[in-house]
Amino acid sequence: MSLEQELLAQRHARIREIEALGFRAYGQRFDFSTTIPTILKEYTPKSAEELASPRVEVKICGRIHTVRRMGKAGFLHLSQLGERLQIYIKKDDLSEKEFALYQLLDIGDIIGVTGYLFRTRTGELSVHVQTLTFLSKILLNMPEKWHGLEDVEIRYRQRYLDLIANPDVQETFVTRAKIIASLRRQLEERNFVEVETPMMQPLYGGAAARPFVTHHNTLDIDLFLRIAPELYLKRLIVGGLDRVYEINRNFRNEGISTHHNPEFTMLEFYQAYTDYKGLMDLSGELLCQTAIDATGSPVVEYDGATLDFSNIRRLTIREAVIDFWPENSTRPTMENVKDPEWLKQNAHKASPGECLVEIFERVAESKLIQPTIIYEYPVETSPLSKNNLDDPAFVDRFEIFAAGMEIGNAYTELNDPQEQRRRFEMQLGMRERGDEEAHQMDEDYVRALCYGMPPTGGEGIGIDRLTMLLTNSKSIRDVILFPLLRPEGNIGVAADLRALE
RNA sequence: GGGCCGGUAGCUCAGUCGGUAGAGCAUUUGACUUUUAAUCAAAGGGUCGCGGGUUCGAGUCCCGCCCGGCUCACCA
Repeated sequence: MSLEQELLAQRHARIREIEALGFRAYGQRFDFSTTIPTILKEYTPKSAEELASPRVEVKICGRIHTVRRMGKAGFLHLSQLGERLQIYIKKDDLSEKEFALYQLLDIGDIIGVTGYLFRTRTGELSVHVQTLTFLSKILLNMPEKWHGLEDVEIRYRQRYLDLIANPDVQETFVTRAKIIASLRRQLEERNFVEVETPMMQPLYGGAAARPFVTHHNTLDIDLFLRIAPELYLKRLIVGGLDRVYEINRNFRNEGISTHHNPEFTMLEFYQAYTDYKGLMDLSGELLCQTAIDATGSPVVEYDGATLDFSNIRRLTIREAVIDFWPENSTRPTMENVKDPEWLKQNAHKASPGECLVEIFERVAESKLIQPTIIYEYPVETSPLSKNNLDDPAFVDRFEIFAAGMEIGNAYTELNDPQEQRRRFEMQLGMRERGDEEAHQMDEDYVRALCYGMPPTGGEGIGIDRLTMLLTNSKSIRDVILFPLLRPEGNIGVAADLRALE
């Protein structure tokens, strides 16, 4: 029998002992009077004397994190919502059954206590326990109390254990929730309507990516998990929902990295009667306020850099290429970066526009640490954006970068159905030449445009990446509760439990 | 997919030149009524990721595979 099985058997047997004392191993409702974080916040500043009179009575619950037993007394740390509070148990102050229960407690058990606040000789805020009850039994072993759980594979696979053992993790996901709530609130304040559009789509579009395929049995059709909600959201703009947004998952059948998870969360919003310049201003306001709501400040530390979301720089893609050109070679001029010949000499793509983007990604992207808006993209890589009035080879589009990552993408939406048809056909051509990520023709979308779409600005913001920036997380897996991993195979716990019955 | 790194007790980690598998925490037993990485005394606990190979002998060397991390490519 392995150690884990022995321990399981031992603790399973303890269930009977707990029940013999008149408690339930898997208890019922517990009406606590306050939470551990609230107590810590409210009473940490109070002195021992202030706590002594009048006494502060509390009824709390939580998971046992540490136990220090000293014969007829003991100290335990309970954890709740990522924070820890010490409780003090003394034989004289409990019933016989409660003290017997205390002696059976394992690290990881969930209990409820009543008692009063005091400070120990060493000054730690603690609860002097007067009654004790049992709420839930742990059967497996907790991770090490000092180092916590560090094995990243276990942290991602068993996120519940990560959340129990590493308090910072709870904080990260609470911040993620604040980010989403902040964006929702800000958009609502600006009269945007939240909508939900199909995730299972017969035609996929709105981005350059390979999709996941699934199948509907009754209709007997293949469907694609959406790579973007864009084309549906713009149909709604045609329909007169002038300001819409959606926060939900996109699915792209591509590689996994510290910046990519196959399913990821995007905010997309569309605003009629504005353009990409209007969205630049809006983006700045949204990001700045979100940083404040999530972290308390528009200025955040990320991986050794200081990012200031209250002051977003704006550069054209050409300016960025010139600006970030490597020090050790001849810096190009504006004439160079406009010259198709020069572009082809410095990249390997078919068209000058694609070359420019390739060069930009090579020389500038990873250096865009400060939040920066890059604008004026070539038409070839932007099949849904409106042409620039002065230069039809370019479109009115920008992307937002920070910490070397793209976190947003926006443009003035193409609303001319004739031009949209030509763009789709251009994409079909790329597709025939082997580009699996090129768009398909979406004729219903073209038909929608034929009814007239108002001039519109649209934008997507990657929520996972934004969360990385605002929680100082180096990997996207640290801001996704259950990132995609290969299945782990047989776990064996069911068999172990069966053996105990 | 390529390159590099890792997988040893439940957790965090050692393991020398190829020669009996180690520590701390956790667990069990005992002592201890303000401790705090509690302390003290004792005990139990291993599919060294999996499968081959070399060898008298493999955690250690070689080959293949599995899982993970970083990185490059691709992408947001």
